Amino acid sequence: MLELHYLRDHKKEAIDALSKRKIDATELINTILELDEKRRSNQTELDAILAESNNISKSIGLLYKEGKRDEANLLKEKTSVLKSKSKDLDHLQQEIKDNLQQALWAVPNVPNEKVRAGNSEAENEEVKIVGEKPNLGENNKAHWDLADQYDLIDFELGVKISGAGFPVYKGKGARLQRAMINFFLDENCKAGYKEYQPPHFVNEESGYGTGQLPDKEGQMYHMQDDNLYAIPTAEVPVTNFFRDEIVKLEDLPIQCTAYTPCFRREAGSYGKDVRGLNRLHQFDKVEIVNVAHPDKSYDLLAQMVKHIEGLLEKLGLHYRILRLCGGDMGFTAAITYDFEVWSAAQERWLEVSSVSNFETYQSNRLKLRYRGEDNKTHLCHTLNGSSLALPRVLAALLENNQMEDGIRIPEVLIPYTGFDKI
RNA sequence: GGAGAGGUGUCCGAGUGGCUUAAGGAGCACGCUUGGAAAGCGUGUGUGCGGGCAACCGCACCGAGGGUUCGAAUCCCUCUCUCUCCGCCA
Repeated sequence: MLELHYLRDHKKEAIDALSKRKIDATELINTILELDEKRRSNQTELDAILAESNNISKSIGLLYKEGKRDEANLLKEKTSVLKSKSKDLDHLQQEIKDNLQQALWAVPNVPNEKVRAGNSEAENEEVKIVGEKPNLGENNKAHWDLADQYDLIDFELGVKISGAGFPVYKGKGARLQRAMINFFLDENCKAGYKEYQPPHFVNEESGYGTGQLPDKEGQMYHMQDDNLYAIPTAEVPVTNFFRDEIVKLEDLPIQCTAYTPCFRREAGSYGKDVRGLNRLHQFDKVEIVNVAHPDKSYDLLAQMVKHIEGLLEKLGLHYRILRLCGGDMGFTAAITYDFEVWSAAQERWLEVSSVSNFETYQSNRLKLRYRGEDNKTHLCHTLNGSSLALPRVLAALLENNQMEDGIRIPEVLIPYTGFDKI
């Protein structure tokens, strides 16, 4: 949620920047500013009436004490008028605030100056590419065939007990999953992140805090009886740790990492995109979340990018980094870098990480602030990234490392798997 | 699931309709005191919104939302969360 004072002072700038998302926010922002104008004048009026009413009430108390009943009753009549007036204004104010809230929720975050205008993923900018496409030779197989051949993943069994998109990992496949989770967590901890195990279900407020609600309602699994949502990413519970908190300046940046399964309904996906491990309803991911001082958040973003590059390099994967264009960026992000690995048998890039700076967009909703040198409260910046999402890393590892007589395990994972080949 | 007790500021904790402008204590900050420290003394110490160049002023907030009243932390209703006991249970 954008800050009102920002929209007041930088209206044109905001509209220009938002146009990079290929939306015209002019009307919406005008509505917001009008509502804000109304809200403020109404507030002033309401406060004045309440102040007068408070004073009269105090006088009535005193008059009763002195036994001046008649005078007190006279004043009572006066307040009844004020009361009905204040009630009307109060209702109006509530209505204005609700409308203002709705309108503010409808405006996505303002893209950073580096973000290029664009409609879709076709216009994303490739900012870096590392490594080379492995040469697999004639008889290479896609990961779903390899998974079958080496008895690593049972998609059919998942369908039987849950449905499509819920694979069952087994044997060395399960072990490799566990190895990657541990490896990623260990690397994140070494880089200064503190490890957490958050709940996998969150309440409604948490959904609003990070921006999944109200607009992405249908993308989450919802347990109606208890009104809880299955987390689509650890970002949701972990970032919400800090909801309604005022953190200490010296504690920044706060760096968290967590492994969780992620649950996504993925309504509307189809075709080759969903084959094998490419898109799942349940998958494992290790996430990093940063709460930062506004002046430091872009340095941190650079560090996060560097850190994730390190992971991919250690795994020996051919990868590239994209800076998303306005139209492909998530609603709440100011800037996003996607990491894609080359899946050699499918001959396509697979997204394995998405790193974003949300600036104050999330913290404004969360009411996540720090106390500055000036002793006042200011909104923090929040950032997060996957480090990493497992299924597509697994897909790429299986495909890229396949050999005549098995699949090679990257050196860094061997201490975790206990085997060097599948 | 059943029964009971609770939710007050950064924390502890008093407060059953108006001298509450939320007592008192702790913590924290600053000052005094001291050779230095502790103790002691003094002062300050929440959040949000509105107004103002500012000092400052006003309004709201005692789990949440309604209600009664001229006036609610206090009375009434609904919801919610926590704790204790019982039941069930990895």
